[in-house]
Amino acid sequence: MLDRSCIEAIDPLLEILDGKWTLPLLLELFVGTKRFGELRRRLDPISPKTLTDRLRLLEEKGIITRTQYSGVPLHVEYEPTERGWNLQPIFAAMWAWVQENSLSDKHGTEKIALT
Amino acid sequence: MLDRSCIEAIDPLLEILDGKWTLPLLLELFVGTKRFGELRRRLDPISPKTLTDRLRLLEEKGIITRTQYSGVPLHVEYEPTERGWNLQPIFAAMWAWVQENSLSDKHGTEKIALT
DNA sequence: CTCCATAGTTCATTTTATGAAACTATTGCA
DNA sequence: TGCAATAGTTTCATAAAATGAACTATGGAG
Repeated sequence: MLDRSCIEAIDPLLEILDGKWTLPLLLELFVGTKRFGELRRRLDPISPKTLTDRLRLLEEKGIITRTQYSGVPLHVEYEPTERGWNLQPIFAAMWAWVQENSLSDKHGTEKIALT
Repeated sequence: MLDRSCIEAIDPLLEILDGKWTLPLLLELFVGTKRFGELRRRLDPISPKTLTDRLRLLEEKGIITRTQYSGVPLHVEYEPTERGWNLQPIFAAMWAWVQENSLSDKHGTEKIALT
């Protein structure tokens, strides 16, 4: 169960997942290892700056690896680490929620309790 | 399993969970129904404006309810709806990840593949 | 008809995130 | 030597989000 101790504890995770493109980016890498240019095309219209910002952060946090291949033309591949793959259940839970709860975009039904 | 179709699908959920204080706020409400002032104290140093912004958004998205009690002094209680409670597995998955993966803040180990 | 307590709102400002455009770096081949 | 292809970086402008301080609203007790 969830209790108060979770509230501060999940902070490091929020730092990792924060930012406009982070979740779609991670989903792309869960689908399969990808190169910089491919990510850029798939996440269009992301800017290269934002993409590198995200990739660097995720790398620093140990969520993905960057592997550089020499050859012509030079290329680089990104893929999740084990820590990264371990995030999958979170995405699966999000996906499940969307499936079951997202169809109707309910609007707030305000209650007024009479005492 | 996760596939490409998830990537756009989770967008409505990201709109709900976005924002600096949203996740801690929801965790507070999962722990128990709370009043405005209590949330404000627990989430200190959140500003009252940010707090109302979040509460209004979550209410509009059908994640929490606002119940106003007349009496002296007037007070208001916030609690998760069923849709809101259904988010718990997501938090549980986050919590589990933190437990198992967050202890060491690994730094990026860059690979260079020689071909 | 004023005061207290709760729950906000308003608005100016600061901070942070995102974006667009142009530029750099690396490599091998022609 | 110079070009093509990949993968970035840099700089600057803009947009979005968060903050802080002061103010408003409500309602009953006294």
